[in-house]
Amino acid sequence: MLGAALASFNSKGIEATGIEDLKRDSAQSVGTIYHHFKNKEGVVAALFFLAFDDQSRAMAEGLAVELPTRSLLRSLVSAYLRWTCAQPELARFILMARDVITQGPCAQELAQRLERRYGPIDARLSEAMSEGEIRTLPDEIVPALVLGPAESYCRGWLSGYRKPSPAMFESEFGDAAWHALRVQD
Amino acid sequence: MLGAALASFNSKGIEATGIEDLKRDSAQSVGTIYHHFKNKEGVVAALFFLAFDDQSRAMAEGLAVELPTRSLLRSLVSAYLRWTCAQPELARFILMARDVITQGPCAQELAQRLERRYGPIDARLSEAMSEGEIRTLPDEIVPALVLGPAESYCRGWLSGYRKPSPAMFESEFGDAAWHALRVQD
Amino acid sequence: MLGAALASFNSKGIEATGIEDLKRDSAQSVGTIYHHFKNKEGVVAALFFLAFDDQSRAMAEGLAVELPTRSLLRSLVSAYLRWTCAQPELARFILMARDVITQGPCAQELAQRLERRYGPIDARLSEAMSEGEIRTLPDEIVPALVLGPAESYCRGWLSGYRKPSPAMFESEFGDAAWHALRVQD
Amino acid sequence: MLGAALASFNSKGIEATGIEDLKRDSAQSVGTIYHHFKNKEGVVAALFFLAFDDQSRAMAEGLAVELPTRSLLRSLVSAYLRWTCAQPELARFILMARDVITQGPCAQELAQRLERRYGPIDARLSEAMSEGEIRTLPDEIVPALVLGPAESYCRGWLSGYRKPSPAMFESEFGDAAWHALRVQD
DNA sequence: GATGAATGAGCATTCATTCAT
DNA sequence: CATGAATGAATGCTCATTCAT
Repeated sequence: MLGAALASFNSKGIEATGIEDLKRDSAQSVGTIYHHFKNKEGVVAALFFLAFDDQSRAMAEGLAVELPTRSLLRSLVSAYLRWTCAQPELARFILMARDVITQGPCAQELAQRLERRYGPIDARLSEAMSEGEIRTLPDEIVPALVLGPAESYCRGWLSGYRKPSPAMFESEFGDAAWHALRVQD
Repeated sequence: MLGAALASFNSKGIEATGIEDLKRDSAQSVGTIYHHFKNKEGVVAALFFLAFDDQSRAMAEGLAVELPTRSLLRSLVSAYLRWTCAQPELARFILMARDVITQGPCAQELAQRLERRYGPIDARLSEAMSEGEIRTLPDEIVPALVLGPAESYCRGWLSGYRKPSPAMFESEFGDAAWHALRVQD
Repeated sequence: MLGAALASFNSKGIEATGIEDLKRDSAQSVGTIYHHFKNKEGVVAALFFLAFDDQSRAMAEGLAVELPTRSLLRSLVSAYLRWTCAQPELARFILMARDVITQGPCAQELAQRLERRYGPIDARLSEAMSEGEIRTLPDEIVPALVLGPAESYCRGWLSGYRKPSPAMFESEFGDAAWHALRVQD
Repeated sequence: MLGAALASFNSKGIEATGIEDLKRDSAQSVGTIYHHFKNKEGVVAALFFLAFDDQSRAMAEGLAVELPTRSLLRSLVSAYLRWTCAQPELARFILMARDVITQGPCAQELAQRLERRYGPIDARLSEAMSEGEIRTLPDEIVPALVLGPAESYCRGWLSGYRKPSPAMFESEFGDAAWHALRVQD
């Protein structure tokens, strides 16, 4: 069911996708959709958290806080890029739906899961910062420095504006994250 | 008129804003709106290009290709951050409307204006790259490396998720752009 | 338009009458109905106050506070019975819709019009009471004593349960009102 | 179960109360409700006749045809007023549901029970009429003359429009019934 | 007997757009 | 040029009822 919804949402947009579309594509009756998801918004939320959790799992995999900082950053960025390439539909949907979720009734749920995903990494980087391994920077901007470029490129790729696969630039975006944080000479 | 539309679009979303809202907020008759803009989409497009052009102007201001590369990058990033702080409503709208424009009939128009904005800068950086002043990197990812972090942070700020003003980190995001491109030791 | 709505509401019930019915019977488009009445509830309210005002007008006609009390009561009851016979559809609708109106957003509107209709009569009867012309009775129950029997019979007639026209009992119900209030020996 | 249904029907209206509400409030499964009552209408009917029969029992209690006419009338009216005060929820529901029942498949059932309730009283009053103890009046209007005022006041009280308890006016409404029928000088 | 997931016709309402004045 | 009443297809959603377990 959610697979069919994903296709519709991505191709026509969330607002432009009607219950009629979801019904047709999933071969379920309207009543059943409402029975399980309560709402069109409920379908969006279920799909969003499915995608989000899959992304979280992919980013957590093989990411050990014991790694040297540079490796940690490269792994993180690589995981983000690879998952985006592996699940472009889910990635596209996350980008589309984030605002809707943020302004809807599941905003807190998302906040919790973001914390669970990024909390340990943020802590690890804070530590590295206080040990002088990386530059002293405001906590608020670290995530943007680390994933901003990869995110920005993926956005372009997912929208069709950029052709080369994000996975081709694992090294470049990984290094960018490192150079943005490392103590420069 | 467009000012009123901007407020509505930003607070309720583009799809959720009806002609009725535009009519009420702008104190114009439905007929007049259609007379001037042809469409609801026409209102969106007019507002988008207004915002886009203002952003372009701000980013072009004081940006000379003769500047040394580092200064150029810092100026560019600063201009982006400052304009975002100066025109948060327009910035928010650009983020909201970009997809709509990209998929609508004005997609080419936008492509042209993007080229006009970034063409000279891209050329300048290409040159610096071939002269060995900055690293050799695929052209496609350079914009993401330069503006990605700033963009990412601004997105968070505009959505209310980040509190500190982007303008506070001009130096940090400017340096990040430079460190991402410079030849490292 | 309201005439067609009246027929539908009365024959199928207010809840059971759909916009579709109103549209068909009035040969207006859905949009036009909503343009003029805002709501299905708006149609009900418009029709209710039309009926209510017509009833008020009929009951006010020829009712002078200068009349002797007995004549006043007989006139009042007669007017009520005659109007019910003259406008059975409106009368039926008032009975159906009163609850809906009372619990809806026009409740105050109705309260005002009730006051305007019955205020002078209540005052006149209060005066008669203090002058000893009629019995001393709590103000709250006077309306029920005066119009209760007529109302009760009309209800039965309008629902089809009673056959003889209410107008046949003008004298009986008028006298009942008088005997309920007059000082008994 | 019916208690829970009563609360829902009274507070939200019969049409506006869904099976879902009944299920929630009675902690029964949808299937069970349908098993016991066949229908939503079945629930309404069961509740209506429960209420109606309770009202009948209360009105029959202590009402002997041997009583002098005036006492009979006063007893009848008092019983009606007292029961309304004792069971306001049931009283409210009877008022709401009567139309639905009258137009539904249990209409005959109701007609029978009305006959059983009022038949003996009507006969007794007919007799008194033919004996010249009370005025000669058409049979059709007698019930309205006897219970109309009490009914009218109770309607106002149950809807919240009148505050003082109907039981406070037993004497007044009882006398009104008597004065409406008695032979006047 | 009890359950509750499944059904899908039906509903009130919205909304971008048109066009006669 | 300006107006706003008119349009009607489309939408999200509800709900009484069924039926396989």
